Amino acid sequence: MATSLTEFAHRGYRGAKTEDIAQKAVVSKGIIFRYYKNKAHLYMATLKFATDRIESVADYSVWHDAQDLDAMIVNATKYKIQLQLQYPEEFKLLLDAYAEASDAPSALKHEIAEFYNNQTSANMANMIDPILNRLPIRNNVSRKTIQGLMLGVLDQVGAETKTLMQKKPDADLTDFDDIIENVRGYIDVLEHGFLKKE
Amino acid sequence: MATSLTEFAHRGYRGAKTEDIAQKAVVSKGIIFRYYKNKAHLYMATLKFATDRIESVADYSVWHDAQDLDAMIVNATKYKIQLQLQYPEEFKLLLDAYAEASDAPSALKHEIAEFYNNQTSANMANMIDPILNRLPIRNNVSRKTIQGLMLGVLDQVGAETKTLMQKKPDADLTDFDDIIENVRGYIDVLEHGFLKKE
Amino acid sequence: MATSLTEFAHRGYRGAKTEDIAQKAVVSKGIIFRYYKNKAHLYMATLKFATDRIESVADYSVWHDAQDLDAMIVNATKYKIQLQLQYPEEFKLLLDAYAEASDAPSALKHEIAEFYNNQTSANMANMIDPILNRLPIRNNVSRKTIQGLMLGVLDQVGAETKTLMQKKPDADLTDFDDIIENVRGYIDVLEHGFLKKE
Amino acid sequence: MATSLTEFAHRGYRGAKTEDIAQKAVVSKGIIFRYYKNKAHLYMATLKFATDRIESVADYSVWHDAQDLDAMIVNATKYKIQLQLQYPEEFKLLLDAYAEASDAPSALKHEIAEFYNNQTSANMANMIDPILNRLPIRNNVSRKTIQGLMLGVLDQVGAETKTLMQKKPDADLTDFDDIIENVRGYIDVLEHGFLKKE
DNA sequence: AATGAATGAGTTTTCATTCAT
DNA sequence: TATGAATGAAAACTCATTCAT
Repeated sequence: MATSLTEFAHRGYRGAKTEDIAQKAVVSKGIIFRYYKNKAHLYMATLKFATDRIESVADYSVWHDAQDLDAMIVNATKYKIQLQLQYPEEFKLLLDAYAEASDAPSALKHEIAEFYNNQTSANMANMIDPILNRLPIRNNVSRKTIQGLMLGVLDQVGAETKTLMQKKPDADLTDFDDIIENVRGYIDVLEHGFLKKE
Repeated sequence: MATSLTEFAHRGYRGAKTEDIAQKAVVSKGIIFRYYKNKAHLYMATLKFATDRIESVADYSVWHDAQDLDAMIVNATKYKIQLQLQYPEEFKLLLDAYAEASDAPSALKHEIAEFYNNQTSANMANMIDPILNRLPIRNNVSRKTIQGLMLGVLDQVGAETKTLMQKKPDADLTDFDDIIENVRGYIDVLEHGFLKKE
Repeated sequence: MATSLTEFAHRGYRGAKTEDIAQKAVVSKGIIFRYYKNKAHLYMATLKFATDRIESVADYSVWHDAQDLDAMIVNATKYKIQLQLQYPEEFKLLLDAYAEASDAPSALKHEIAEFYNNQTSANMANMIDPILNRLPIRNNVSRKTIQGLMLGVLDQVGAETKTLMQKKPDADLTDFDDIIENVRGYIDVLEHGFLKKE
Repeated sequence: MATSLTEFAHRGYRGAKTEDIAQKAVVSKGIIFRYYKNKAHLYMATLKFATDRIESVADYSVWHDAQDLDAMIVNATKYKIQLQLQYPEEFKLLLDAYAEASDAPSALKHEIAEFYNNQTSANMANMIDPILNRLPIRNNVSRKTIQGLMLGVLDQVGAETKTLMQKKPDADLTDFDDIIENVRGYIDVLEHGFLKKE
């Protein structure tokens, strides 16, 4: 599974060769087909393996426990970066899966969709609503707007992370301090933007 | 080229078959190899075709001519959506190319990078700086922060667009009115966030 | 290898089809490419197979053990004919290889050259010198001249052999008695020509 | 024709591409097929072109005019070397043709056979018989033996010539003086071998 | 008559999948 | 259960030959 993940993530479904996967995993090709029936099944199993892995370590308490927006976003950003650093292949596989697995069975599609949803509006709502409830929101500013902006911030952090990782492939968490600082700036502006002035 | 673009965009490099491309383009396989030497060259030529096409119609005046942030972002958003609607295959191809063309010659990589750059920080700075110069920015808010937030807004719009297009593949501009409305909300919050209160 | 040898020998590099080789060898095309990477490698392997085969059976004692020129040349001729009858495809392949393998790697060229050298001046010198040392050579006759004439005799025998084999493809050793008789005549004349008269 | 000759001689029937022949001859592919119907016909025409060229310049008087064996063979050798230097491609094409044109029409085969015959026993007999008639031949030495030995000498000269040309591709006639000297040695030995001692 | 773009049958090559051991 | 040699359908690629211009 680990080898399969690496190969599919780096080369895509068609680019990954069963021969290579077997060789790098130090097993025979035959055994792969005994356990996974065919390449498509192997791919799906790998997809599931990746989502399970991320799901098993994902710790949403970083969201729930935060007392204010700044803390929440900073923690969440740190956490997401850490996750992406720790599981870059899982992320890449799942990000590509949507496009590649257009003819995958619906069970798989569900799993993939799940992964995506964790980064979308609905999920964001759950996370930040409790905090927003405690804050005085300026008139004319909808929850949806704030959620969109927060997602935008996360997208932007994702982009900045990607850029940094391309420049410095073996980065560790401290290399991301600048990005965390940027996030603080974003949140500060957002709060000024949607909170009532007293 | 048009057929090649469609096939590569929909099926990826390996999924696209030269036979199919030839057949759909109503030409013979042979002539493809006469002009493009091999599949890899055909892919690169298609990439160039896509970037050229987008570059040839891209009209950056929507950015320069705007008098305020709201107008600029709204126009730019409309324009980008329109472009993406008009050239969905070009966008898809180029978005995937980054991952697929890991062993492409550097000349091609340059082209792809170019396409990506048009959606990054450096470009954003050029666009919005003239407008920011005319506005009273709150202390403690850096240009970089504002640029990052703007990019976040664009990313978010991109995501919302993608989602909408998946739900409604044959959408037209009017279907995107809600998204435009969202953008207005985002900008309003941002401006409240980084402008000095009088 | 055996089938490959036959096909390449009869049809040349380009005329031999991998499909045919596979079919006649009662194996699949695929397995050929697994073992030999591509057609060029298969050809080289076949070349090596042919040289090895001939080298492995070549018994140069027929040269060394002879006590006089007549015995040596007659034995050698018989032996060479026998070899060529036994390995006609190997001979044909290697004879053609020199022309075909103009872009072969130098390792291969070495092998081919080796095969050719066994039929040249340097080799001939080694073989007949011990015998010539025991004979009274007429003044004005150089070793080189005698070697050249011996090679000429061998060339001529080769030509006569080829002609006979074309007329009678399934000839056996006894069919070559006339040629052996010719050789005796040649040697007789040569000896009269270069030995001192007592 | 000249280009065709060069290409076929260097690459063989299958290795020569009509595209290349056309390009190097600075004509269109189309015109080749108009004049020669197909590749096989082009090949045959080229073969005929080569034999005609050699036949048109071949001057057999060098054989007939000689008064003694030494003069004859030396002249003939010089002449043959000159011919081979002047028409290396024609020689190569015709030498290969025998193997390649196994399915050529019989008319062609006749032409090729003709070329070969000029270098065989029957032809040799015509050439040297008049001279031998004037010489006292030792008992027990047959005409056939002498012819065979003379052919052997010519073969050997051919081999020496080939070797020299490979070492020194742009050799001229004077570079072959050593070979001519060798020939003198060969003939001297042969004459001593088959003439009656007085 | 001359051109060279276009064709497609024919070859080489790849790779998921099977199966004897 | 595990192996990896063997298979052959499917893809890439070549090139003699045709044909519109």
